[in-house]
Amino acid sequence: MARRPKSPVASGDLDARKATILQAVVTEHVDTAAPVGSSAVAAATDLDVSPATVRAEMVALEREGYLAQPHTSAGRVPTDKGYRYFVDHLERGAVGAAQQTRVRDFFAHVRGEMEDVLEQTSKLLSQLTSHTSVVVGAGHSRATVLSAQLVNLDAHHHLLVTVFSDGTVTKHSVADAPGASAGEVAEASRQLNALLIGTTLGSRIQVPSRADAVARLVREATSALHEAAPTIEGEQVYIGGSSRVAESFDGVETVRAVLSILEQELVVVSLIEDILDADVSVAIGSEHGLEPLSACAVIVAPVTLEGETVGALGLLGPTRMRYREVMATAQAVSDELTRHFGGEPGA
Amino acid sequence: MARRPKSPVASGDLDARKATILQAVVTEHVDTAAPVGSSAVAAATDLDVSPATVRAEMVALEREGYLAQPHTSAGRVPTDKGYRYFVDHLERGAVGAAQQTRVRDFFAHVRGEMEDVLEQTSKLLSQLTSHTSVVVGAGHSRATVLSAQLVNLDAHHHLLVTVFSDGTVTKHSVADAPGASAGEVAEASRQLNALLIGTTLGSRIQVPSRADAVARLVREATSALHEAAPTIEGEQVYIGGSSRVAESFDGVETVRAVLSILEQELVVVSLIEDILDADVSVAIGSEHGLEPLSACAVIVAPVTLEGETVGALGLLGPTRMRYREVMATAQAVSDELTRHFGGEPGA
DNA sequence: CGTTAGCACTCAAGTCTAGTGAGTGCCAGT
DNA sequence: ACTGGCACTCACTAGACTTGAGTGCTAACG
Repeated sequence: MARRPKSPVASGDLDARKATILQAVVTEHVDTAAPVGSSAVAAATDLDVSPATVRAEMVALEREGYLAQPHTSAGRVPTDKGYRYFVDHLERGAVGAAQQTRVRDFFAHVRGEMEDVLEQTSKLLSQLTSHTSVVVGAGHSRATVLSAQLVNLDAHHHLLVTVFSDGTVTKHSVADAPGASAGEVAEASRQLNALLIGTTLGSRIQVPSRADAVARLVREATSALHEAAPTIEGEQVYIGGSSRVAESFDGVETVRAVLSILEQELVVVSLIEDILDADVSVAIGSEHGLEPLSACAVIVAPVTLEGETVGALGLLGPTRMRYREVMATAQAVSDELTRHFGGEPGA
Repeated sequence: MARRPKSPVASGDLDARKATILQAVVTEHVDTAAPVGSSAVAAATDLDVSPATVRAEMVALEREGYLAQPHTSAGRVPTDKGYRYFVDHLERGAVGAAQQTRVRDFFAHVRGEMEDVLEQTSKLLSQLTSHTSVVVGAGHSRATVLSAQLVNLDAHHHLLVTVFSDGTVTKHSVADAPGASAGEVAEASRQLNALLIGTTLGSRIQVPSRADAVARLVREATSALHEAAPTIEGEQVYIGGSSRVAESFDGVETVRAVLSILEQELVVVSLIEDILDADVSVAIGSEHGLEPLSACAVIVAPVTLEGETVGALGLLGPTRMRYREVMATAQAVSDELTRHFGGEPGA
């Protein structure tokens, strides 16, 4: 369960009635997108109190920062803090039966490599929730080389194909101006394989310093591999349903800003990881430091493989979001994804 | 140069004055985003005629379908047909010096595999033009296998790594429940390599029907490869600057529709290819059949390698677009990209 | 004492009314 | 063929007014 990262004022719990009222405001506002007034709250709850009483409570809730008023004569709207309280005191609901079967179906039929599965999953998530989804696959910084092979493309070009222990495969072009013979390429391939097996991208390799064609190829290939290391080590990101952003926010400028953030993979990855690190499953409004996303809430869930976090999935929508449903969906997909990889890793 | 695909009414050329006026309307409207009136046109051109005369001509242009009036007492706006005429009679301008050096700089410094280059290029394009860009890399249906290798991941999982003549590399998981010995895997790898080299994804392979572990692995691996063939053969798509969509259109619904199209890679690919096939470099409004994109113009340019089209780049913006500049940029990048791959293929 | 009914107050949003001005179409005169 | 003149159209804006949802306050009530 998510923890709230410190709260300046009267952090503790609200009394039961205030809590009920806050909850009603959130629920109602999520439904209607409009400020909600005291009488609506009175009608929606089973408190059996008059709007006037509700009003008094709402004044208190506003004073404490859970609610805000767009203008004097309007109803009230939850603040980020209000949503935070709502989310923290949300009893985890189960996902609907229809969704449940849809998720199971998906994972029963999905085929292909992990990359494909993650991409498909991000599409599934955005379809299920009507929000933009982000799926992050972990980086391979700790993966070791299982196999390295130099393949001849044409007279002057070769390809170093490297397979890592986590199932990733990379390729790197190696240009070879003088042009080595087929035998020399084969020999270089053998040496590379011997040299690289068991190493990680970070480790420094002792390359031959001889001047012959084979040694030259080996040097070229290893340097190509290590030059590209930062890129390879990085996480993969799959974003699904970016068009949902346009539905979620009315201001064109907000839409642009959010889309612009989504284009920056590095930012997205660190956003998701920050939230994950904080052991929080939801970041609301300005809780994550990204100013352009201050109108957004991000829900994350980890994907684990053999107890280790190998990725994460995230859902990005407006703060005015159906937290219960979306969190349940995120949880369900995360569970199934974990099971999917745990049950038949690499398949 | 682009050809106009049939035009119902008086297709031929407009007389010089009408053409000048149409051009002025387009230019002005692209600048101001507002309907342009007769006096603005009179001022903008060097025709030295009164607004009244311009008005008469504009009535004619409207009758012939080149201009439209949002409402009676407003100026005029170009129709798709108007833009089409404008584009068809545009003398190809050169790209500005600043852009030119920026493009050259980019290609001088860009590193990595073709996939990376294409992705970077799509970002470059969207930065240069402030529009959304699409870069399509050709499929590999005709590529032949250069090398196939079975790598052991763990006791029950192997990876078939295949290198194709066009430099693509694919991987496919092979599950192996009984678990073959290291020697058997190595033997299967040898057989696969012999079996697959020189074949294309389409070709049918004669697989061994024996029941031993090696034959079983070979069968599993080849079927995994061929099962995934349709996906592999497909084109890669790289989209850059999708946030620009939010700037280009004011209607939220339009933005959503366009983004939604961009999410469907297959649709995007066939859109670009249709335009390319028609030997047209620009599709305006409803010229391409995609209804949700009727407010868009798409500019395409081919990327060739040794005389063969290996990809394409596209720019997507509102019909109210700076055609001259954007087309010049597309041309420049296309040229440089072609040169880049031609000069040092695969690098 | 908490709760409530009553009431005056506020203010966004909708409706109506001109008034303004950019732009048009037409026509008669050059 | 062009142009100046002119009546006309109509989106847009501003101001005045109304409406109504919702408030905060207070006095009365159980």
